[in-house]
Amino acid sequence: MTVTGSKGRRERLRAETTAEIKKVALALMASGGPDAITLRAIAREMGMTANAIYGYFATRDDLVTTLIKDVYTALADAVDAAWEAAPATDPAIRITAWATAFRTWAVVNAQGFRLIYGDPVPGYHAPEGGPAPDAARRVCTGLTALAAAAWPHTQHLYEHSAFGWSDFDPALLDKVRPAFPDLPPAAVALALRIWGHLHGLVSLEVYGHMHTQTTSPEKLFEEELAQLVQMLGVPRRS
Amino acid sequence: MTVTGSKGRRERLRAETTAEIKKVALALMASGGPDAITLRAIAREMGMTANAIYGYFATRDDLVTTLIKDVYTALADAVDAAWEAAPATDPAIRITAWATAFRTWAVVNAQGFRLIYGDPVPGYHAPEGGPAPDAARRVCTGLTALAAAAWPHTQHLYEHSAFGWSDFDPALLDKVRPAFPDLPPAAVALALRIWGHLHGLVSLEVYGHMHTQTTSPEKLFEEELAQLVQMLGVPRRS
DNA sequence: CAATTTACTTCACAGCGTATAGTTTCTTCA
DNA sequence: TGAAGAAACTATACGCTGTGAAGTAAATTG
Repeated sequence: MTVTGSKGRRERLRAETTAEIKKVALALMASGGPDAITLRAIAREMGMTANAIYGYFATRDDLVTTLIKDVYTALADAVDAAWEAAPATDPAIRITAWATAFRTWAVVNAQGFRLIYGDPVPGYHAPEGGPAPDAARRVCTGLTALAAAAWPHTQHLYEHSAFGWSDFDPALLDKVRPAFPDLPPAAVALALRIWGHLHGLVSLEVYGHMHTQTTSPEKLFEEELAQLVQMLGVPRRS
Repeated sequence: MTVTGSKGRRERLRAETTAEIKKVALALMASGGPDAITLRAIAREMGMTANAIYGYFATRDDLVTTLIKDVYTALADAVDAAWEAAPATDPAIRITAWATAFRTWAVVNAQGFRLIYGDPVPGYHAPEGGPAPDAARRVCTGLTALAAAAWPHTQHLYEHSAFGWSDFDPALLDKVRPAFPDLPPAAVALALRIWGHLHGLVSLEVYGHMHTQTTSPEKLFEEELAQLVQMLGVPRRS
């Protein structure tokens, strides 16, 4: 045991270098997009050679995968925090807060959004099960919380839903069902559909496709939220 | 005038080579994704050197831009055709047909969808106004037709809409307003929102994010359509 | 203090887009 | 018909990328 930590000096330096690599990579991404994440550029920035990075990440794709996981986790943290900060007694406000946090994060961290949801980087292929299934499922669980909050008011619309538990990934259900024991499959389907709605508007905006059509994507998103709350039938201003 | 065409042999060969470059590029894309579109690979496939392509396209980005335009036009053709083929008297069927054609095209031409809506290719930057604004606006116009068909049944939901004509791109309005003179701004906003809904679900599916959560994205999309028609309030089975 | 592990550099190779210069082939006009 | 000119294409080269193999210097360990 030392004052600087329990592990030896070597491991501490190693952890610091690893952190710096990621930090520099994210900075490059922020300024030049995911494409700008190159080993040589990172090394240049750090005053090293590109091959030195191989001591910390087995391959460039490994680094990118780690970055995706980190960035995705940051997104999940942001929306979770917004959800928790809103009053649990008012589903409409909570849902609006979650979705607004989602879009705000995406607009502020546009390159991070592209890293997570687009083709991250030339030639990158995600490892089995996606790069950040945990973070993705955290987001989905958050969405299910959203659907769960609205479910008492909206379930009457889905009495003829064709969904069963077998339609969903077991790993997702492992997280979702214990958290919301009374929720039927139709509610999870609703959560995924809401995800689609929000993701679509935001990704069109982030990738610049909305900008060609409308000058106020934010207003569009706000109307979307108003409609969402209305469609879900949750009471407003409770 | 010759039997093979009005332009000289030279121009005909030139057009054929141009077409072959695009064909090979699309084939490479279909098998290896947008990243596989490299001048050297195309040239290899054609038995030429990479530099020969510079006689037909000033730069690789020029080629990619042309491909985006072509592919986007194919998408616009597909959804337009589905719309026209459905009975004009039944908005519900027409809307469903349009959206189904959209998803089907995207799933079948997944790499084309990524080319259009993702970061197409390493380092690619779209020229001013986007690469295929025409095709994009054709799709938006199609969406507006969708909203227009539903408008009589759904306008009561948007009486307090905050949208004005200034919220939209003039080039879009030039196409949309003459075609649907009685439509208010709120209907165009609705069209863009529907675009977002469909685009989100489809792009999550195409990029493999849905697959981590549900085994039946198609069922999800079908429920989305059913809900869309219901939300719009258009009569079913008229 | 010697042996080993770790961190890093150097060199190399293949792939990419693309600029420049040179070559071959076709078209056109006197 | 033959010379001039344009068009199509190749060859070479440069800088960028990821990454493998080999070598070096410093820190850690016995």
